[in-house]
Amino acid sequence: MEPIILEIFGDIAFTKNELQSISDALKKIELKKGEFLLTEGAEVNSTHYIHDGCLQTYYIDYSGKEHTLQFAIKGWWISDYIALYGKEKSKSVSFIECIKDATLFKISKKDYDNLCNEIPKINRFYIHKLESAFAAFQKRILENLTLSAKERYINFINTYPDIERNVKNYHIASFLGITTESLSRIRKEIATQ
Amino acid sequence: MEPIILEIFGDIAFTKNELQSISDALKKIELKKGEFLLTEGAEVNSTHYIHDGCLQTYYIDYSGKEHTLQFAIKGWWISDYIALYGKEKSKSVSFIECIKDATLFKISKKDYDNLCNEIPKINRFYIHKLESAFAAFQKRILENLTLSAKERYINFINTYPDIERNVKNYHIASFLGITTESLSRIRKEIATQ
DNA sequence: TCATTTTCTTATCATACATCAATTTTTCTA
DNA sequence: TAGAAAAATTGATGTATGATAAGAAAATGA
Repeated sequence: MEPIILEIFGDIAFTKNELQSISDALKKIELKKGEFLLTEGAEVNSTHYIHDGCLQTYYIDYSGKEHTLQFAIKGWWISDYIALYGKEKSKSVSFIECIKDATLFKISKKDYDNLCNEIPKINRFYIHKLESAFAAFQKRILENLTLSAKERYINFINTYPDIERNVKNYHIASFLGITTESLSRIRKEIATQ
Repeated sequence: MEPIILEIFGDIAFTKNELQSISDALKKIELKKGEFLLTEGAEVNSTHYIHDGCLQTYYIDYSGKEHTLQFAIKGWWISDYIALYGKEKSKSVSFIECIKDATLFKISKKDYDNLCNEIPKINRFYIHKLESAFAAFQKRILENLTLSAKERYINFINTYPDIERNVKNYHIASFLGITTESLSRIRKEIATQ
């Protein structure tokens, strides 16, 4: 278990006891492509570290369209954060689907909170992760406000080349907030210039 | 100073020593409408609690258009979080302008970190704030992906009636990602139905 | 309170992106 | 590796919102 813990928490030096507590809190999950980590309406009380594979958090609107909030690959964390951290607690508004066979490590919010209280190194790690994620999502809002679909696409493939390799174009379209047809036209435009 | 500290930290019970540490970290700032708390390119190393008034974080794009990331009124915190928490640290990408005479309390990130390390109650408070803010901004991304301009406007005035009272319609338009003319049409449509 | 500035509205026209409907290309699987 | 399914592309057309320009209404401040 130790190498995984070091991978998850960025090579923090832990004591034997700390390693044990962390190990107790983590649960390994294996998912096949097409399986769900979470479905709409389910209770949300945990977050998940991706060791391998690719997952997608998406919302389905009244007309059946998918809207992607997040992709996650090796090194990322995934959950329904609107439910996990929001006011109307605990019921998921989204689906989290495995889109490439994956191995993850699940930790409940409660266990994570306890680890933060017991182990200051974990507390700092968690705050740092939260802060970075917050900045990244603020940036995304700003980009959605300021950039055209074409600019957002170019931005996406430059910023997340590893994700591009793992997802379909229609996934990217739903992340960018455009249709798959529009993305196709944008791609053609980029290719022929 | 004590009543302000209780206001800022949601009535947490602090010891005399704790109150002193917190008090030392907070700096009162008064701003008149039109003054800036932050301008693009400035160093960012603090966040600010709004005791009174209203402020706006916005980005100006290449064509001179304003794009609003955040409003803040009494009880909210404001900063350039992309700079404060992001990877390309410390230089502001945004402006923070006072749009209604305001009183705020500034705390540096460093002092806040120290308070978190010294006072577990503050640490928990900070994490909780971060988590809630993260959820709120995720929700905003989802709404931008799924809702029409009209729906986003209705949503905004229902969710933030206190902010609506403090800002101009062109501010709201720049928050929603539409032009002031479009917002005007939407308002007319809503009024005549 | 009046004059000036700021904000909001209205109209016309332009455009980015959506929708619908095929068709082609790629990927999967038996 | 053939056949089926999934994904991507293309074309024609529609629509929400943008751009520009002008005027009306509201807010400000001397």
